[in-house]
Amino acid sequence: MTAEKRPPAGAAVLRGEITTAIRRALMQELAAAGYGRLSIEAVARRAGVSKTAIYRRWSSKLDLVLDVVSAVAGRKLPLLDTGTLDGDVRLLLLVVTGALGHPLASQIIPDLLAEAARNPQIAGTLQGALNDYQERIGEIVVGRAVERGELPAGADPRAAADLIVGPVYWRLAIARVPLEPAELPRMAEAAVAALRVACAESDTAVRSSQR
Amino acid sequence: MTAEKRPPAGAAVLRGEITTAIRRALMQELAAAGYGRLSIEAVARRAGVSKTAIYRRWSSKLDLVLDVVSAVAGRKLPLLDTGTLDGDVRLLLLVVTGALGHPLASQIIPDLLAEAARNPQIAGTLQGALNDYQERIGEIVVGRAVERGELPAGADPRAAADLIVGPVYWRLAIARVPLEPAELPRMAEAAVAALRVACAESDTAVRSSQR
DNA sequence: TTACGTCGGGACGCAACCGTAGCGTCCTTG
DNA sequence: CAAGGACGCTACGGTTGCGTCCCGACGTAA
Repeated sequence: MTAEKRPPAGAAVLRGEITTAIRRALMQELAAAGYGRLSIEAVARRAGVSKTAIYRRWSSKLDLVLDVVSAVAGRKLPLLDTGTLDGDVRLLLLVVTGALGHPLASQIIPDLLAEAARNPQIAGTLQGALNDYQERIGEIVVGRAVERGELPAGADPRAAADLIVGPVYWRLAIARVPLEPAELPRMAEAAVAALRVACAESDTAVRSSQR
Repeated sequence: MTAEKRPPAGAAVLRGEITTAIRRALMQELAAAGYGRLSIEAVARRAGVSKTAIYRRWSSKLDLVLDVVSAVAGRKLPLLDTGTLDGDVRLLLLVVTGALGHPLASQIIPDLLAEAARNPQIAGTLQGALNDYQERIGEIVVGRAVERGELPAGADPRAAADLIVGPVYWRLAIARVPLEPAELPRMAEAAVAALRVACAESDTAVRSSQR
């Protein structure tokens, strides 16, 4: 596994290519072994890099994972305004489907979410991003729809993420049945219908204004 | 953790209480550490039992987990007939909520599902149970509704599990926001609305008869 | 040009765990 | 009442991973 031709040695500066290789190897290793079994040595092996090179950049396994994961999870999703609730939902589903479509992502995300339930550090990073994500969906998608009159005022934004993302996540990350693009419009319409009912009901039902 | 009063020694027969203690300890350990980090020694410690006692019953870690998990996962859910689609869905949500409400379950299930994606043995056991589960939901809940005329004939049973279970699973196992019983009827109605739309659309949409 | 600091390689001590084995104890079974 | 076997305990050799350290080689920045 060690290079046969003399590997180019380093200089007095961290080499970006090596950092990149480590990041990439971490993702692959995370998918293949999971966080529980993740080992720095395996990451180094896969990246074709010495263990020392990793410890020069990050102080521990958790440090490495948190850094890389937060970089990925921190990316805000755009949530363009398509002009209609149905269009917004459809676009959102497309983005989520695309993200969960990557084999690495559909492996890593459930794994880390499970780990987050027992590791406060990961929970802080991941659930934080998840909350942002859900709030954005709620406020923006539902908010716009209310402005347009497509949903009744006082609609509960909390339910939006559950009803929109839940089915797709279950399908792709849990049941692991592929989702064909042709099915997206149907799922979007189903989600919109669910949203309408959930929001209409929110007058009579218990108002849970706790975020 | 070992008993203080002289622990009763064994006889020429496996003692059921010890088997039970191991099973219980396994679940707790699975929740606390995850499958990846699971160690037989930790299970033995937690059960207050010698490692030997475990190896006398199961040949390896995987063997132990598969046995215990399949015993739990193999239980069919009853799916009583309440007479209406809405009632059926509400009951189903109640069962699912109850199951995911247990802290152990909400920890273990996502963990094992993530592990199943990389371990064929676990996948076989768990995804098998999951498929049964989804087929039962689809065939029974949707089937009855079609007979009653609550859903159009030719409704796609495949989508049922996604639309009904997806949101609850997301809410409880991913976002980990508690679900109050008062919210159940709303979620049920939302799911029913989604089902209606999804099924009504199934004429024009691509028919995916591949389960 | 020269010092700095990263590079890979290799080795370190420490810890945890695997699965097996031998022991004396003691209960259940026949 | 005798024998068989499960029990806890202790220990084993082997594997894997951690995080650290030293080394000679080498390229970049002052």
